[in-house]
Amino acid sequence: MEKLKGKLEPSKERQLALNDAIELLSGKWKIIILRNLYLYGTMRFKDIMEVMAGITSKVLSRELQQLAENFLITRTVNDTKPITVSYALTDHGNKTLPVIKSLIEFGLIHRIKIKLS
Amino acid sequence: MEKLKGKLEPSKERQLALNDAIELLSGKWKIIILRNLYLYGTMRFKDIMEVMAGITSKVLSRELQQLAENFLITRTVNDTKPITVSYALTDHGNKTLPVIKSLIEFGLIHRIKIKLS
DNA sequence: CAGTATCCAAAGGGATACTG
DNA sequence: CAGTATCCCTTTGGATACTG
Repeated sequence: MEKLKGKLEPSKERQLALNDAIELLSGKWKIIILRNLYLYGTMRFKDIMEVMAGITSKVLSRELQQLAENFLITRTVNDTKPITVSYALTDHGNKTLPVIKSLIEFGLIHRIKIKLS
Repeated sequence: MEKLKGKLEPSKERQLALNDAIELLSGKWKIIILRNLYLYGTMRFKDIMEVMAGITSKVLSRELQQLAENFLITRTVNDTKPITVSYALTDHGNKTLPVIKSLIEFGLIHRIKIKLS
């Protein structure tokens, strides 16, 4: 076990931050939802369902609630008939963008790596 | 549902890349293991156990195997007595660094946000 | 020291049906 | 349309004990 690399000392706060970010964002769907809201802007429940192949309404509903509880997205009930509900990224939610981008970049590299092996 | 934002069209390949990255890295422990290997360099099994409060040897063993299967880390058996085993990031594993950094940055922001709310 | 074996609990995720 | 309710399966994670 070698010495620590200069400026990257593992402060307690950074460790907690990483744990929190992982707890909040990990799982199969949350990052994908955030990305779609980033790409398409405000979306209705059914729009998200359509663009996310494979998710069920139960799971989508739960994931959206968790994202809203953590201030990453807003939920707006529209006074239409029938009633519709819109979701959009908050300013805070937009701050997950670097995470999404770096995951895509790594995924692209990884897929090439896998193909070559 | 608004129009797509200019250069960020969701190509099939980028979508698959994101899915793969999520599948590979999500969960409570993998990112933390990678970060510790980045911070400390080569580490033995027991070093990782010590630095990762809460993980059991069974879970650590499984996570290390999965990371090695995906070429992110190497596993080296040392000819000592008793035998020891060392783990280290590969070049490929180092490419997860932007993901780790962006997660920490977001986590720091998120913790402030939570405190204020 | 570096794991495995066993057992168990909780969370994540999915299929299907139903409701205001 | 935007969810809930129910049921069920798999994965993840943890406790404890054991082994070469």
